[in-house]
Amino acid sequence: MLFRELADTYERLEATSSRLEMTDILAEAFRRFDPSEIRMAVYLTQGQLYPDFNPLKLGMADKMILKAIAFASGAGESFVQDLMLKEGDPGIVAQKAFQNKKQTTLFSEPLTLKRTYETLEAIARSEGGGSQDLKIKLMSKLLSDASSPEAKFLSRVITGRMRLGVSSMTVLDALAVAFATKEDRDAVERAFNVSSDLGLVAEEMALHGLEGVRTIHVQVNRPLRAMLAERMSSPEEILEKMGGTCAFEYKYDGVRLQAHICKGEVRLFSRKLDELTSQFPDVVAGLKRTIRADSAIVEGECVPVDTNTGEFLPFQEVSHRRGRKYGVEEAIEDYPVKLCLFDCILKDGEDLTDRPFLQRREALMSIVEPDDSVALSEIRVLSSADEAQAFFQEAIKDGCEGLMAKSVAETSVYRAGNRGFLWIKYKKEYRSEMNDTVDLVVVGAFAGRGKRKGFYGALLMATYDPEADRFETVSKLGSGFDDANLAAILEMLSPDRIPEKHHLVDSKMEADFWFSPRLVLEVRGAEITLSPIHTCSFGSVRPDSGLAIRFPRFTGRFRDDKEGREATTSQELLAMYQAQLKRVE
DNA sequence: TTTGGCTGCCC
DNA sequence: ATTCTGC
DNA sequence: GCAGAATGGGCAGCCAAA
Repeated sequence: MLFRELADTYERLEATSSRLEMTDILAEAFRRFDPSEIRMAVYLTQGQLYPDFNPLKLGMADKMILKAIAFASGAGESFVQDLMLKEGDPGIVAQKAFQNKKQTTLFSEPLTLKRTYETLEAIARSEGGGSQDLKIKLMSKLLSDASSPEAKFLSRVITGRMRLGVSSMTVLDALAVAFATKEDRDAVERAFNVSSDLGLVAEEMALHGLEGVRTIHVQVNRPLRAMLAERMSSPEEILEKMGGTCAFEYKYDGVRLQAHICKGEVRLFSRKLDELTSQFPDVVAGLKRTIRADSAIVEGECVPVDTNTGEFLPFQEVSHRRGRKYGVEEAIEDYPVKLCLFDCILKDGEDLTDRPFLQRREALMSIVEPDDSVALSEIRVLSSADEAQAFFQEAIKDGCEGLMAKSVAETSVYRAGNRGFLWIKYKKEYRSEMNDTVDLVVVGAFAGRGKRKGFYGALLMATYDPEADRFETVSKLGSGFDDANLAAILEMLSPDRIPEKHHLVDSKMEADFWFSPRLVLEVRGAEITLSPIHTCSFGSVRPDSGLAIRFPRFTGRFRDDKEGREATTSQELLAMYQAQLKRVE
């Protein structure tokens, strides 16, 4: 099969915004494709090469694809970079760069899907000295042999942003339509949630239809897609949604872990299904001590703790553990963690995903003998908003983000991979009265990409230090803008544009555009963190660290009443940091 | 040998 | 992570 | 309300450049 066929399908998908139409386009394509090639096609459609749990990664993204485009098209690197700023999409950049190319590649062999995919695999496999050069060469060869639409989508696969309006849920719709019926969609989705491998599901559907997919079951050492939650900002609202009663549970601020236990062996997986076993040997040992089952899949939050006081520490602490390959033993000492278990997905070989939540909780309690390092999450079944609010306050006092609310209805199954209102998170920062906003000055901006093309994708925000008369960066800001905001901000900032960084601005970050510090926006965040890159109150808490805002977003409020020097001061931000319960010392 | 850009993945 | 938008 | 696509801070590792 030619890659061209897939690219043409992508063109048609891109041209519509109707999901029904996308489903039809995809279903028609899936029926047409040879079953032996559908797997590759499905991964590429997700902007991936493999399912999430495969540790092999492309190791090539935004910057490298631009180099490959420059190399293959003969355009200069700076030309390609400028084009990227303007177009906001590496696919369009590839197309435009090749328009100007002198010699055409009319005589090249058409790209087959197989060759395309195998070249991408070669890019993923290449490592060590000279590997970046090799990746660029391999990609550039593909681009040289590609037609314009092929080049576009090849470039987008590299960045993992296909921008088709199609993702896994639409692929599942299409698989059901193509190889079974719409009514069978749930079975298809379940196979995906349980196997975490859309390519496998597609291949099974193409080869054996629903029968194939029915052979896919929950299995130890095969991570399943994590169940996710919606958000709400009051216990009243939550209780109403949950039908009057639900379980409230501490929401710990750590790393989510899915632990697979079989005959004394333990493997750990992250929310995105990366294997974390080697990074948390202490947790592995803890589970071996505390779990009493031949086989089990349990889930919990891995939270940084102070081993002397038992108190929870900031998220940043456990970040030092994640992804670590070297110095793991030292890191266990320096950044100890506690695993707070909250669910049981499989027990002694039995799949519990279809059981109501409280049954799973009982199963969990029946196999865990908690100790200092492996605990059960704090949980209460409540029907009163007042009691829920009191429990919420306890959670905050104990250093948690807030509460999770979990349905206890008969229908409260473990819905892998699905958002939905079986689980709802209720965080401190959702309550405006418990979460201060800050007024920050725009000092710079970054070119928008994708649907933000032609606008600023994000702004560079600063506090004011009146002692030094300096503006110090504290955060980028790219969330909370609606379409009207984006257009308005573009206009509002145009008189402030300056060619270089303003002389009163302290920034280690290089923005695409710079402004005189004048426009003030109201910003909400979850908390203040220590930052290696932002300059706000730099050195005040720790040498070589400034302050930054975690989860920053625009509240929608323009502070037209303020000028630049009336922004929140760096000293005020420092005071807010020091007033926080959890601080890195 | 050190530094810094880039990537991927936690939240 | 949060947020917005078209369906 | 779902699904998708914009966007954040910050960490470790890899590789190339200094």
